[in-house]
Amino acid sequence: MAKEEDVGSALALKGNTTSTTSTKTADQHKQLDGQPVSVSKPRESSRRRKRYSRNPRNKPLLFQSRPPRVPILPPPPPPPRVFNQLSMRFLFEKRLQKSDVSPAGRIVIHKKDAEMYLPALEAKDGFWMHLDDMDFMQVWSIKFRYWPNNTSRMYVFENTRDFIAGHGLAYGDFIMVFKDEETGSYWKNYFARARSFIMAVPVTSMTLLTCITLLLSHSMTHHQALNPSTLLFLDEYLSIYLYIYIYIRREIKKKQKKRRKRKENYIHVYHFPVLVFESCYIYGYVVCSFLHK
DNA sequence: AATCCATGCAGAATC
DNA sequence: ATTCTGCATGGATTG
Repeated sequence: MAKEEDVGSALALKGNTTSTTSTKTADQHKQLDGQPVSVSKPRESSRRRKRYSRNPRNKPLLFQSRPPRVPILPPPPPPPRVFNQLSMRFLFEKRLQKSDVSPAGRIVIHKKDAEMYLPALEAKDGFWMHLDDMDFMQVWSIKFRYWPNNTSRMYVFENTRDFIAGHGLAYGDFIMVFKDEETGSYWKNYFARARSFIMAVPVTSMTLLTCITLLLSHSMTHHQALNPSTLLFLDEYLSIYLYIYIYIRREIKKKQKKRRKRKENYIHVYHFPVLVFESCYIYGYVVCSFLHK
C-alpha cells in the first residue's frame, strides 16, 4: 500500500476552500500536472505550433468586409436565488485549460457536453445564460455560443473573465454546471460551481478510505442511489469527494463499455477498485443508477 | 480516416 | 499599442 497520510490534513483543506483558490504556487501547479485525476488525459499544453502567415489562397477573391463586431454586453442578471441542493442535477464539468483561463475570457465547452446538456443553439451567436453560483450569492452572465469549425461546431462560454477571477481559477481547475430539476425551465435553471484542483492533491489511501466510508454510511446514500450531485454536496465537508466521483465514474464507464461488447445484462451493483496512486487500491460499491443523468 | 478541441492568429475595435 | 473577436490549424483522440 502507498504511504498513508492522516485524515486531518485533508480535513484541514475544507477551511481553505476560498482562500487557496486565489493564489497558486509553482509547486502546486507542478503537482497538478503530475496527478492522474483528470477525467480524460489533458492535452500537452507545451506543444507549440510553428508561426506562419495564413495561406493567401484561403482568402476570398473579392473583398468581404467582416461583419461589425457585436460587443459583449450582458443583460442585467436576475438576483441570486436560494436553491434546493437535492434537486440539483450534475450536468458536466470542464477541466480548465490555459486558454480557458487566459484573459480572452472564454471557456471551450466540449461538444458532447454542450449538445447533451445545454439548450440547442439555432444560431452561432447563442444566448446569454445566467448561471447562479452555487457557493456565493452571485449570478454570472455567460454567453453560450458556438463557432463554426470545419463542418462542425466549437461551443464556448464567453464573458467568463469575472467568473474565473472571482473564483481565482487557474489551469487544471474545474467548472461544473448543474441544472435545477424542480424549478424553471430552459436556460433559467442552470447553476455553476468552481473547484480548485489543489483540493485533490493530498488524497491518500487513508483519506480516501475515510471518505468512502463516510459516503457509504451517509444517511442520504442508504436509500438513494449514489449520484454525483450527492457527492458534490458532501464535498462541502470534504472536497475530495468530487475526485472520488471522477474515479468512480471512469471505472464504471470502462466496465459498461466492456459489458456492452459482451451483450450482458445491465448489472445493478458494481464492485470497483478506486485507483488512488499507482500502488494503492481501495474497494467500494455503487448502485448503477449513479450514472443515469 | 474522421472528428475534436486547445490555442494561434489576423483583422477590427478601442484605448 | 493593446484588446477583442471569430475563425483556422493541427496534434490528440476516437471509431
